[in-house]
Amino acid sequence: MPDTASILPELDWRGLFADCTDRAAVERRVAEGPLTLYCGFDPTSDSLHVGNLVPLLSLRRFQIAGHHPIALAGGSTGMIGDPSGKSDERSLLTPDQLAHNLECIKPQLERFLDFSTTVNPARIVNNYDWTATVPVLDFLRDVGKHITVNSMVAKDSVRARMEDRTSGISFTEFSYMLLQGFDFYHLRKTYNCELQIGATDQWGNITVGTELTRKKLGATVWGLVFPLLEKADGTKYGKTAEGAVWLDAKKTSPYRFYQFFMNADDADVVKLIKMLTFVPADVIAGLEMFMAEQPEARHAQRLLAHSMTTLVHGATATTGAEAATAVLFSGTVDAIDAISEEAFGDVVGEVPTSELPRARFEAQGLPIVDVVVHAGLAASKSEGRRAVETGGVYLNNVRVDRVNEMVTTGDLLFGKYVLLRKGKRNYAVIHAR
RNA sequence: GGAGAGGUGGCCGAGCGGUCAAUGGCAGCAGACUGUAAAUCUGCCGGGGCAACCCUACGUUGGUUCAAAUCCAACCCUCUCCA
Repeated sequence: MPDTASILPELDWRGLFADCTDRAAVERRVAEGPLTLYCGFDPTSDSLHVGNLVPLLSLRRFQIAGHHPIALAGGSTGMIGDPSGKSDERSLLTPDQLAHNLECIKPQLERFLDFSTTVNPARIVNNYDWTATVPVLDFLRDVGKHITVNSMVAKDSVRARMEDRTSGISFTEFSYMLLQGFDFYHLRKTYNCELQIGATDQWGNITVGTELTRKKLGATVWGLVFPLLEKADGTKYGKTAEGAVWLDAKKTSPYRFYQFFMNADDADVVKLIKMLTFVPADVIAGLEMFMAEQPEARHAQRLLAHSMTTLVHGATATTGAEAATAVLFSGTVDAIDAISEEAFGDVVGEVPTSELPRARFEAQGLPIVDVVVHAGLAASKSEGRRAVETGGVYLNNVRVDRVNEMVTTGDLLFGKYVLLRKGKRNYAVIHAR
């Protein structure tokens, strides 16, 4: 039997506890046995991203501790748009987009929870199912009447937007918290759900739910929030220049996903392992000691990248990403020369790979700049030329020092591959066929 | 509906008839130093061209002018105050 009370200490040491509506009460409650909790995920995109993992994995942590998790897909809340943490009014998604996003996100939610256990199986629900048919008048009378605008206006998410004169907040987004509060009430009534979890930016939305549930059902429910995933410098974690790091392999390849974590700052990596993985405390403690002695070994980053990629993409994909990493970052030109065609074949497909007809490399060949652009390492020829001029482009791991260098059949590895690199870690392969 | 302010490159923000592809900051990219780290320093940072140079861009559409992001007109949008 899992120890249902262990969840709070677990959240504590992992740095996942930020605040709770009544910590003492929740401690007593989990000591008594399993409770049902939920966390919502709005279908704002066709994939979840790294930032969603903290709440999603937290649901899983609760489940491991014996509790009953509910993952809520925000079919209706997604139609409105959560103003929390957003500085601008967002444009509404079309019903088609939402339906599509919902279909994409559901399997992702399912991947991290256990639906097959008979003891405390996870549930997945869609709030569209219980809000879509509620008449406006009923909603205004049964929900709106319980919550004062005074309290709504006081919420950080709203106040921030009211103070920002340039964007303001629409009534639509203003009412978002009522909808989410209604969810909590509904889940309490239907599934006896007693706890809602989320990131700190959800605090305002969660407390509307606890208040509404108390007023309508006379029942006490709680909210528990964890810190936002931030880097040591206070900026949001999980973003790259290209945007979010997605869980969908089609949007962020396993190799890129792996590399993203591999590049975590020393200052962040231990925190990330705690918050994002299931690696136990003693292993992390050992890792920290090792890190202090040999930071250059990047063991912590390696473990983080390995754990995350395995969690999200599975063992096979992780092996592929690791193999490609080992080959590409082995350092020397010799390593590339020494590699077998089979091993290099593993790299192809892991890093961004594009194709060109072999004939293009024959005779005088192709200008290096064109090849760089084709490989996607530069957005335009100007950019590609600049990259070469600054010495940032490597052909088969050898720096290219002439802008007008031509790539010919003689440069093809194994007679069919061109390995390109921009900077230290941006690789691409071109397959000549 | 009335009065005022404003819409500039990924973002913030200067410019207010030619010297503006547009100061500066942030973000980004590359180089040096490193550990595929951080910090720091240097360079780059609309597109095409080897280059001279050409094209596209300062909300939209027209106009004035040898010449406009800069002036004029209409329109669209945002914000503030008033009704």
